[in-house]
Amino acid sequence: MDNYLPKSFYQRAGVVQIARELLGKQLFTLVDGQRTGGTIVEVEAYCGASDSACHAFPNKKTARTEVMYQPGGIAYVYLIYGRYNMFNVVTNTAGSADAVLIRAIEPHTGLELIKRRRGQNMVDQRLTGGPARLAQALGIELAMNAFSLHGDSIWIEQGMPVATKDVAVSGRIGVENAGSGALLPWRFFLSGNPFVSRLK
DNA sequence: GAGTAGATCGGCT
DNA sequence: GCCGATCTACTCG
Repeated sequence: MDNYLPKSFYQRAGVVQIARELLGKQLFTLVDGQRTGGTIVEVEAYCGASDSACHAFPNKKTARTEVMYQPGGIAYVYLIYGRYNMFNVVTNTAGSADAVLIRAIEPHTGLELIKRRRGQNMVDQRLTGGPARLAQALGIELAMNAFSLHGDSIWIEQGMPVATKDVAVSGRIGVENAGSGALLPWRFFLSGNPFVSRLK
């Protein structure tokens, strides 16, 4: 894949800016020889150093969060509520626990398989809108934790440019009890895109 | 359509 | 033991 986003894209400071730039990029997985993918339309930034909503705050290192401290350009996958997988992109250099949660894609590759994985025939918001649905749609498993985004299982390619006027900003979802960080405007999504989990 | 309870288990206190 | 970066199903209207 020559269209991989380069390591230099991920290994920068400024996870909030990177999150915004991930909108419009193409996320793919290859599982059992089957390729599925779509355009990233909704993301959230998390920063271990300064963000009380982040698993790794305040730069807390545990077996789970250790992945976030590795150099950017790898996957951070974890289980939530005992049943759902979340997919994040690790950013920044070694020692900084920054990551971007991918919350929704607009699917365009391997639609039949995506629909089968989700047990749904309609191609709408409920197919790939929301982090747990997206992970299920692309076959993202806990075993993919710490996988390189420059390998052949899961990767991100360059996409179409996104106009500033099409990017909407809000507080993040599901972190209302996370202290002061709960109000940070670190969620970005494509305004009006039908696959975004919540158009607010 | 809106609102809410329940599922279900690894990580951390 | 408690609780979570969620989703689904089921209720009520």
